[in-house]
Amino acid sequence: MKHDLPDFDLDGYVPYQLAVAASQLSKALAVQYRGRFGISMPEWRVLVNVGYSDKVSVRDIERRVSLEKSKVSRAASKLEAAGYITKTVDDDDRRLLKLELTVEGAALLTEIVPIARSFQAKVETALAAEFATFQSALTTLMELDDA
Amino acid sequence: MKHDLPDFDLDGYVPYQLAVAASQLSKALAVQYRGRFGISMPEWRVLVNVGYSDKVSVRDIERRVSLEKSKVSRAASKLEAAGYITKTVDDDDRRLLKLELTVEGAALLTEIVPIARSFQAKVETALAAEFATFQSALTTLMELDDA
DNA sequence: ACGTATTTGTTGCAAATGAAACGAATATCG
DNA sequence: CGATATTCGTTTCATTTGCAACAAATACGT
Repeated sequence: MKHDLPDFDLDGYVPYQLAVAASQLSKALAVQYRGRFGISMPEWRVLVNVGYSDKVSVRDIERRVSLEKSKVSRAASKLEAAGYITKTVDDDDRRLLKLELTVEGAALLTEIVPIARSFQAKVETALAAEFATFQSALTTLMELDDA
Repeated sequence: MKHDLPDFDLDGYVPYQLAVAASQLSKALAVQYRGRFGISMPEWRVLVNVGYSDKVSVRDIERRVSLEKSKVSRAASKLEAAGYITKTVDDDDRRLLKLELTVEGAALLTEIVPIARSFQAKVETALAAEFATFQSALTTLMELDDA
């Protein structure tokens, strides 16, 4: 039976395009991070945040990287177990955890960051003139919170 | 202890930006789809594919929507159980499944598609002149397969 | 100050996920 | 034709995920 449906262009549908693009990039990088350094994507995100922010709590990361707090918590625990970061109770507010890089964590970041940077450079080269507009559009989309 | 790390701009890092934007849009839409129609994102994707392609097998959808075949299989089973699609063995190649809309499935799509279209319209309006470049950039990124 | 409300991080649990194993069907090659 | 390889879809299993419940700490209101 043939059905009579409203027109719809799935290939041009932005939520779908975004999902595919994001999952492809993320998967490709996850393979590298896991294979060469044994860390997962959430761990990588947390590690970067700890490395490049001054005082970081689980909540700070949750907000900044839009990662569920349980995910942040578990990633942080694994990173701590692996010796890459330390967790200390914040003396000013003892609900907060201070996450800090260990020497090993800093060494790991120093190894990984160049990979991320070179990937970013590849993206910029591929997009060339479109790059700035692309980023601006992404920013616009993220502020489009209501569906 | 202060560590000496290479420069890195997390906020401008494309894989991260994409992941956040995609998950935000997808989450907002998932709430609607689930709340109003009781279907999940993978189910919605499969449903659209079945509705807007001629002859669809699990494999076709897997390739077209870049959804794991186990995900497609499970989504299809749920859609079948809910009465939205039928699964029939393809007579030409009996390994293949023919997925087809039922009348109820067509009715559901007819309800949902306008929502998707209006969201797409909202995106186009928000991006305005940037829209074409944005889509072109996304396409470029998806072809950037190696990391 | 005291009782209540809120915030923070962890954890328990059910559901979702991805990878691999599998049976059935077809394709390929000798 | 026969044997092996490949493809397709499902299912199994271990892991990951997200949500809600929770304890501990702090903020708030009266």
